Amino acid sequence: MINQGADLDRAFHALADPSRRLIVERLARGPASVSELARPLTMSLPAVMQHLQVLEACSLVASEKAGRVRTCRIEPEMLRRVEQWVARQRTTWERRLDRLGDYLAEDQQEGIQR
Amino acid sequence: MINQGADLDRAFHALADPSRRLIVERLARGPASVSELARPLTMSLPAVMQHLQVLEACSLVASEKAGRVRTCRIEPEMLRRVEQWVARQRTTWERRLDRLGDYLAEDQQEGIQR
DNA sequence: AAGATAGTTAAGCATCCACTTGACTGTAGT
DNA sequence: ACTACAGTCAAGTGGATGCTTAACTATCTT
Repeated sequence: MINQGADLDRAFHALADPSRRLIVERLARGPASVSELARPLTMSLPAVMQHLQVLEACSLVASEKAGRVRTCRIEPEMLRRVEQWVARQRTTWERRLDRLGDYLAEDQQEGIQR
Repeated sequence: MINQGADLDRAFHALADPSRRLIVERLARGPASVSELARPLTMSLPAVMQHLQVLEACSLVASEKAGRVRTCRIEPEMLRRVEQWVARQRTTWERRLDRLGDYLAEDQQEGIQR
């Protein structure tokens, strides 16, 4: 529990790369092989492999090899954790704004009543 | 519209750093000065400044200077965009799983009917 | 068995990142 | 005026990142 942030470090970092996000977007539509993932990317196969390793290292993606083809798929749990962290900050902020709004409205009421 | 991904690149990269996430978590609870943000971080003030510049460059944070103190606050729009991208991938994946479940259930039905 | 396909490993390289220290600027309190 | 405070600018450094090419392995196809 102490270092649970390190997972988020890696996940956010993994998603900071447009090629890796493209891979995730593709995998969200269903499993795919390495070369299928590589096709839309303008880089060498080893480079794609390295991106996949980054995505696997932070559990955003999983893969198994059957014969000579490795099939990759989304691992939704980490996606959920990333989403939750972001949502938490946003809602914390928005709830605070609401309270502030209430306070100001109250204040205005008092002003009127005087 | 063409390069809207570059914003996400920067936002995800910004959030990949634990110190920067700590800053965002703090700001979600309300505006704060630079030194207030620096207090829990074990690094020099210029380092904190650089983190803030990263957060401002991708519009996750905004700030104004009044007198000698710069007050920083969350800029929720980019947080929303990050959240939406992640949510989109997750839901795309989950809807696909649902369809797959339906298909399998249907298949089982046919099997029974035969 | 020979060749094509799919992926993997290793090494090297340019660039970027997070941080530091030191010098400096503008504002506030006394 | 003068000292402290809050923040800023600039330059440098060590280590990580994203890519490349070349060589290699394992599996399918004919």
